[in-house]
Parts: sequence; structure tokens; C-alpha cells
Amino acid sequence: MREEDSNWFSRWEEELPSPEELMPLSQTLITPDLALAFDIRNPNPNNSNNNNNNTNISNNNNNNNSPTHYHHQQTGSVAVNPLGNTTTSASTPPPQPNSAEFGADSADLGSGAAGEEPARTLKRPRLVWTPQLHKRFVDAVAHLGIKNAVPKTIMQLMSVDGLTRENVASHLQKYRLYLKRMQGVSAGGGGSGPANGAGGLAAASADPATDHLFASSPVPPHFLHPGRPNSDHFLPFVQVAALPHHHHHHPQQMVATVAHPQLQPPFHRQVGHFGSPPNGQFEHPFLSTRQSQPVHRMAPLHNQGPGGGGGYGEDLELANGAGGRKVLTLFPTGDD
DNA sequence: GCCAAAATAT
DNA sequence: CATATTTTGG
Repeated sequence: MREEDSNWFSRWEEELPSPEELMPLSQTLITPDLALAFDIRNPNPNNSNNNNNNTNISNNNNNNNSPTHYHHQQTGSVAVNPLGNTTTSASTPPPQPNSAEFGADSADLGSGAAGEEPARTLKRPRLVWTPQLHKRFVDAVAHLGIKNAVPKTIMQLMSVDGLTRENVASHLQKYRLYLKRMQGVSAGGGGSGPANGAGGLAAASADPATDHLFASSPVPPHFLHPGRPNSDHFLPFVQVAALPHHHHHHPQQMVATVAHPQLQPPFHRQVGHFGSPPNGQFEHPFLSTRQSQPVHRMAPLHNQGPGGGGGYGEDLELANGAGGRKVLTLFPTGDD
């Protein structure tokens, strides 16, 4: 299995989107459109809203800046969005506007609350775990080790703007379940490899219904082995270091933004390269954010293999806004 | 109406 | 933080 290690991850990299598919745009700023994209979930006043701990550190999302006034339409048909053309279709100010890098924008957003609905009542759009985002998640868990792989830490390591601790916790829950399932199956059967998937295809895990998302990313071998306390620190290729020396290449930071799945489904069966929709229209360039966190986040995002691998960045999938739904999805932005 | 995914509650 | 339950989207 050792050989497989290098093998699976090699293939894994191959499946990544090529640089060409990466973000062609270089826009910046958010437009009101995106704001519009926000949604307000149904009238469910009964919830207490997020009472829980949002104590996350600072990075998280939720933020403060309330984006402009995005109304919400549920399923209706808002239509809208101009994104038809590749022009700039930018947009995207969900709840993670982060810092105030854009003076005017953020200022506006932040203080914009002045007449608009405060973010208080707004509910954040559903996060869509794209394969890329999930991959980052898996990498983070792998780096941290099962022991430290807790929502808060994972979230920090991932450094994805817009991602909340809760998002991670929820996903982690499912991921654990997935691993469990896989263990059961692989254990009895024989071996084969639980670590399938990844590179090329998915795998046949227990059943066809294999969790689509999870199957798309390789599962570190250690995760499947219940008994193996010592080999926890499996250090994958993604460096965790802070990378002090930033060259002039564009590191990309992942950002969660809202998207409309209607136009672009998360991914149904894709194993090759997703990221680039037929139209390839990435929508909101958005800005990245500030990452001044003491925590050691994983590399901004460039995993390049010295031997062959080229460095691809993870990119996200996005959708145009035209429909009525709004979801959160991940988006890479170049910022450094 | 069912199922999966994500959110929210405990 | 983990797990259970509810909501939401497909």
C-alpha cells in the first residue's frame, strides 16, 4: 500500500483542474447583484437563529459586513442576473466579506446597514461542498490527524473565507459516517482498497449511491485504519507552513461565495475535471481576504508536485445567477 | 414523495 | 465537540 500512496495521490493531482481552467477573470469587487443573491430562507421564526457558538475565531464568516440589501426570493424566479456574458459578472457578497479591504465597498457594506435589513435576520445561503472544497477539507483533516481534526481546527486550516465552523462540523459528521461505512465494507471484503476513488474514479464502495462528494476525493489511508495510533501524522503534499516567501505567482485563496446551483449543479458524476462548466463562466471574482490568523493555515493553495505534478490550484465551481436559488460555494481568488 | 445534503438543535 | 434532528434542495 505504500506504493499506492504515491499512486493515489498522483492521480489525485491529475484530476485537478488544469491551470487553464482556473479562473480566467481577474475581477474584483462585488456587485449588488451578488448581494441580491443572498437569500432568506423561509419564514421560520421559530428558530433561535444561530445560538450556538459562533465563537469561532476570527476568520469565519459571518460577518459583519452586511452586504447591501439583498432581497431574497425564494425559488421564485428572480432571474436576474446578468451574467450572461462573460463580461464581468461579478458579484458575491455573501456573508463573508471580510475585511475591509475595499474601502468603499466594505465601508459601504458595513455601514450600509443604515437602512437596510441588517444582517441580523438574514440567513446565510446553503454551502455547497464542491469537490475542491471537500478536497481541501480532506487535506486539512489529513494534516491535522484524527486527533486534532476537529471542526474548529479544520476550519482554520482550510482558511476558506466564508466557511463557518458549523459548516465544517456538519460536513465532518457526514465524512466520518462515510469513512465508517467504507471501513465496514472494505474490511469484510477483502481488501481492496478502501482508498479507492480518488484518482480516477470512483469507486465502488459499498454501493452506487456512494456518497458522490466523498467519493470524489481520496481518503487518506490512515483514516480507514482504526488501529494505527502511531502513524497519524501523515503529511501529504500540502504544506501547512505559512510560506513566508511569496513569489509572484498567484496563490489562490479559497472563498466561499454564493452561487446558483440551478445553473450549475454541484456535480453529479464527475470525476475528471469539473471546475469548468461548459460555459466556464466564473462569476464572482471577489476578493480574497485577509488571512491574518495565527493559526497555520494550509498553504494558500498551491500544491505542486515536484515530480510531475504540476501545480494546479483548486478551483471552484460557480454558477451564474439567474435563477432563484442561492447557495454558497467555494471560489478561489487570487490574492496575496 | 423520496433521498441526500446541509443546517440547526441538543 | 459530537451526535441527533430538522430543514432544504434535487
